[in-house]
Amino acid sequence: MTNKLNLNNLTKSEEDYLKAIFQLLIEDDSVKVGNNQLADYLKVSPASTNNMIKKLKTKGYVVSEKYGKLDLTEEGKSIAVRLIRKHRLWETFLCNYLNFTWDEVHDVAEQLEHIKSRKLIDELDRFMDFPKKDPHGEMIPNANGDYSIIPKIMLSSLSEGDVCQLVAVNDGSVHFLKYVSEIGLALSSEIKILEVREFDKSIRIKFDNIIETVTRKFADNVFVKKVV
Amino acid sequence: MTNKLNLNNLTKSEEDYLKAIFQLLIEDDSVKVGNNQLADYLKVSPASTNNMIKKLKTKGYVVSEKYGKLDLTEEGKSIAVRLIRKHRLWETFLCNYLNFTWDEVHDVAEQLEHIKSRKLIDELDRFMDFPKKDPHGEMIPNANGDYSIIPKIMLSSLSEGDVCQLVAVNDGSVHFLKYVSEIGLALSSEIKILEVREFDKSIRIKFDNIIETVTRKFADNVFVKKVV
DNA sequence: TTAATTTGTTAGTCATGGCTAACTTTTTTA
DNA sequence: TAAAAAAGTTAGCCATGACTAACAAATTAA
Ligand SMILES: [Mn+2]
Ligand SMILES: [Mn+2]
Ligand SMILES: [Mn+2]
Ligand SMILES: [Mn+2]
Repeated sequence: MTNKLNLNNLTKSEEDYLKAIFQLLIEDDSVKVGNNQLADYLKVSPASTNNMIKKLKTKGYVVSEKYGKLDLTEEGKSIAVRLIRKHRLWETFLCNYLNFTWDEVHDVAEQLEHIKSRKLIDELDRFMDFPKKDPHGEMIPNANGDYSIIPKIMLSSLSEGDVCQLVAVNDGSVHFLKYVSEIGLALSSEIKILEVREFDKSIRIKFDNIIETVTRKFADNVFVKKVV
Repeated sequence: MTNKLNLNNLTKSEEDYLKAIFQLLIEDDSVKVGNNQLADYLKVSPASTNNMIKKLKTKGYVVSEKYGKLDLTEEGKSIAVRLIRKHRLWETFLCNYLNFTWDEVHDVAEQLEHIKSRKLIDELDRFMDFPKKDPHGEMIPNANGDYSIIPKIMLSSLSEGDVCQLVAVNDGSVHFLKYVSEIGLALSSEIKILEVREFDKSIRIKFDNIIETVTRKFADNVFVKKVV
């Protein structure tokens, strides 16, 4: 039982790397995560990621062979999930209590997730009465670190005639989130696929009697639950 | 009007240095702040402070002559006050909404004060309905950066027979704060000085029908308003 | 008013986490 | 299957913010 009560002596950078690897791993669990891919995601050079990966390997959070793909140890995953829990709880707090809109919360949560205090985050959770979803529809891991992977269906994967309900959106881009709100889409909106254009994969959708055409890129960032 | 809307591109370290200088300046406004004193306060070497002071001088936040004492520019003061505002608002939030005790809040606030978001702190202020004092009795600067310097009277400066009311305590030491609570003292407690012992400057005090002897060091960290 | 002490400065070192440029290995494509 | 492309690695550089050791200036005591 080497459950050495994780002193969490990690730097902000180390934390961001672990979270990034975790996000890339769950984003598409069939495809393994590569060094360049991670560099691209974090907007740093491959040399930087290579360097940090070495450190995280000696610390026991990452596993990989030379020239091989990256994976996280249980300890590494556990740290990543705790970061995601903090990130999403803070986003929820900002939206529900401090008048932030859903496109404003991500950058601030990116800072707040690094505050080190177990009590802080558990009390924040209690204060909000243990919310289950963040403002973008993503699940919030509980204090035990349970991360339930709900397979994400992209809007772009549906076909003509399908009806679905919006369950979550990618929270990384302010422009995207503003765009989603502006056209009138919101969590739980029921969306019908009217047409998928072969030429550029753009999709004609209908929701609340609004008809819109969205690009493939847009539809890749909208996650849904199929209804029909 | 070179009011260049302060981009606040400061590192955590730079912020901590500016806040420290400000604290030392207001702690005793007659005595100027020296390099070694700052090093001592921040628990770093004089070489480190010397180095950082150089940077803060070129950035226009600190003024000093070679081998001379330190002072802050208006811009430097303004940054320090905003940090103190953030620190105290977070301490208040932790105490009043997240079940923290007054000895638990300082270390977490020391991290939270560096979160960069104007909206976050102003909304937090509004959410708590613009509190005027933090859990240790210190005033909270408002959004305009007004810092009202209320001269602090140390309990140790009073004489036998004096009666006073506890208005604030030094928030830096967990041990001290726990001690204060444990003997039964709280903000607003009315304290009577029964005796000041010449030998070791220890003081015999009475409050709520409790009689206690406290050391000079203790009394230096308790701030009061004279009643009689 | 000299000498001792304190205070402040400088030089050089280290760890962290970025970078570019050059190289090696692996994978893909022709 | 050989050449080209992509992915991964290494070496060497930089900025930040710590440190120690040595030194200079200012202050205090003798
Ligand atoms: Mn987010
Ligand atoms: Mn982050
Ligand atoms: Mn404090
Ligand atoms: Mn701080």
